[in-house]
Amino acid sequence: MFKVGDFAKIGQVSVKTLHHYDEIGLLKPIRVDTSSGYRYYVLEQLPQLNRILVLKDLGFPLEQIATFLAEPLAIAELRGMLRLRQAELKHLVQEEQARLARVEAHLQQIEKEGSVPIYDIVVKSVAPQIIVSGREIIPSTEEVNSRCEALGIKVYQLIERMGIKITGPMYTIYHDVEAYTGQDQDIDIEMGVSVDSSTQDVHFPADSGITVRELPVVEMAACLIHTGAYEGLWQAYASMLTWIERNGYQRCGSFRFIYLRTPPDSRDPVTEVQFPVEKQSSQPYKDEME
Amino acid sequence: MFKVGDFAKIGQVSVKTLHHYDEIGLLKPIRVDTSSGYRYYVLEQLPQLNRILVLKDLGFPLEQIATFLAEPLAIAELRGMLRLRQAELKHLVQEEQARLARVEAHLQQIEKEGSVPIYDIVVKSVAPQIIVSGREIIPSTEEVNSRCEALGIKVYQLIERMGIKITGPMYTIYHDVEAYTGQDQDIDIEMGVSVDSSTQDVHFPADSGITVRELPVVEMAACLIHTGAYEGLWQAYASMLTWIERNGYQRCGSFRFIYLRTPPDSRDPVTEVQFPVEKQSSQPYKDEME
DNA sequence: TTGCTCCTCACGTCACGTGAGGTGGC
DNA sequence: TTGCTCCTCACGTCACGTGAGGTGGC
Repeated sequence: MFKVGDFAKIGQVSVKTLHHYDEIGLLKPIRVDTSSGYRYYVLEQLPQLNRILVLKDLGFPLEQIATFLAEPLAIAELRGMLRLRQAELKHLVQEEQARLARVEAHLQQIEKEGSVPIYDIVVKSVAPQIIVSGREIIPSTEEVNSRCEALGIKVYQLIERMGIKITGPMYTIYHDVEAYTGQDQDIDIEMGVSVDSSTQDVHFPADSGITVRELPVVEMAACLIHTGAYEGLWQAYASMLTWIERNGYQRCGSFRFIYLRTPPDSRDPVTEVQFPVEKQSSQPYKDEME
Repeated sequence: MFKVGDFAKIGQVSVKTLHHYDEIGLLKPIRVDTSSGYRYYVLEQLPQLNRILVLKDLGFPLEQIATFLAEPLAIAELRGMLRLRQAELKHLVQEEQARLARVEAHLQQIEKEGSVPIYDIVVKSVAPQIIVSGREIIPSTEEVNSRCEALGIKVYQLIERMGIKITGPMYTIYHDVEAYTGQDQDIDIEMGVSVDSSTQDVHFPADSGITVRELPVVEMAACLIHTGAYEGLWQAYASMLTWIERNGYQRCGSFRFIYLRTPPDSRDPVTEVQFPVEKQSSQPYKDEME
């Protein structure tokens, strides 16, 4: 019989670990002295301890290990658990590799450009929305600003006249999915605003060019917040493209500018830029799940 | 100004997260209503929140992020932190890949052999020891058992006669590092026992063939516990070799059999098998630290 | 008045580590 | 008697999630 200290030494674990396993009933000492509370272990428990350590090392939680030890555990079951664990670990490894890639993308930014990134770009999902919008093809870039503004006002006025409830800010959707350089012609844009879901059944005059539709969910969108004049948005746009490439994503679908704060508010305008993205199809190593 | 719920929505975090960031002083609302306790945020805090989310996503703890936001943070410092993070992540990815490999080794065992592993093999370090031992070359395998026993008794008797304190069990060290098959001839073995460190200065009679020496630490040893007759040790030996190969290790140095329980104890003998190992030199991908 | 949002505790998570304060065996 | 080992609380870890129980604004 061994006291905790000795058993801990041959088992290469801490005394506190044995205390803990006793407490949760995972490995109880064979005898506990009633007066002193001393725990006593026997050699036969060493293989049990090793089994625990092996399973723990494979990444199973102690609670699950306890069930493993309790029942005899059919071989098929064990295989199933291991397969599950294998899938989880593959996923985890991929996640950490992606994280590592993001860290390296930051380093690249700092070391190549010698500058700290201006924007903090996060990937998030964008909920589906009911929007009221008007869509137009604008012949040249010079007109974009004025035409967008006019279209926006038109949408607002119609909404107001019809007593519809606005639930979010206005935004521009750029439907030119191919790299939009700001130098293109015939720019396909849509100005819209999120509204209450009850608006779905409302019909707008056909000649107004304004319609209601549902904007589907975007699973992943790379997003940044731009503060300041709208001209700066094109730098944000450029940062976004670089970021998407460096972080192993690719664009999918039309991007949006969301006007979180606009004139007449006298403070700096605030705009969110959202680019739908997906993971680059050419993965690194170890993607297949067998 | 936004209430928590609204700010949480545009920032794509939970209300509880904002509460938490407030509590730890990471991102405090611009205003807290004194009577209701309501938190109010402004759009200017959205970029701050995004910065937090980006840094969190790179794997920095919130406490460290707080220091990043507090000081302006020199670019060189940020670079240093990122490099550190990069190294940590590389290490973590490797660890998880190794864990995955272990899970897959288990699966292989189950699927190829159709059996659940008999032994639970753990990798641990073995502390340095002062040992009293005798070494011999045994000409043929048949004699190993008897010669080892005789040598062991000789060591014990000498120790007893000199009044030296024993601090551990006896063990056999097999110095034939090359794969020992149990069929070899001229087997180089050593029988020893750990003793009190004060024994270091003791001199044994030269003609006894018994000496004191220090056994250096073993950083990593694959270990298993064998219970039962000594003949079974060769199966344990075989399991060990398979395991070492499947788990991406290789042997280095002489292995040991440690006699944790021996006759005359009437219960089953218990023996620990320890194989010093090192990581296989041919690594997978991504090992260099740049 | 009814919902909806907001608030503040307080406990849980996971596998122990780290004292604090006290006792038993050589 | 002095060390060494053992014991039992009890709190901390990390970033929140999850109720419980209650209040404020439309």
